[in-house]
Amino acid sequence: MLPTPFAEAVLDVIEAIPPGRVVTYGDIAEFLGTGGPRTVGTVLARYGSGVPWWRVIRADGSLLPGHEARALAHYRAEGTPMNRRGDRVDMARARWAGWSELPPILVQT
DNA sequence: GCAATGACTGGTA
DNA sequence: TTACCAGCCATTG
Repeated sequence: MLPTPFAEAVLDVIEAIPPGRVVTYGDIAEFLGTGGPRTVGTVLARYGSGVPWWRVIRADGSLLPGHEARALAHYRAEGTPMNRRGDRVDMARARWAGWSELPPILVQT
């Protein structure tokens, strides 16, 4: 089962995400210039097994439904910034947009 | 070719 | 803070 061109593009972007950083479904769709968040999510559901899927989360920082514990373990190992409760990613600091440019994300505690 | 589906998003209550 | 609603689009049946 070969991935569709769109799926292949999505997977390529995800594999480029550096450790300790995350992106949203919407960001990927915006970068590809086609499809939408729902479409990206569908691709991840079918082909995400081979990529760091835990670095792709929802716009509000929520972890993947049904895989929260597993994603949390990766975040802890990569040093991904989390909120105080530890159930969501700190989007203000962890969000990555390296494909466009590297915005000065000031890491302030 | 048409209709349904989904690891979403932003706005409103 | 959480809950619900309508729009979104490639993929699948």
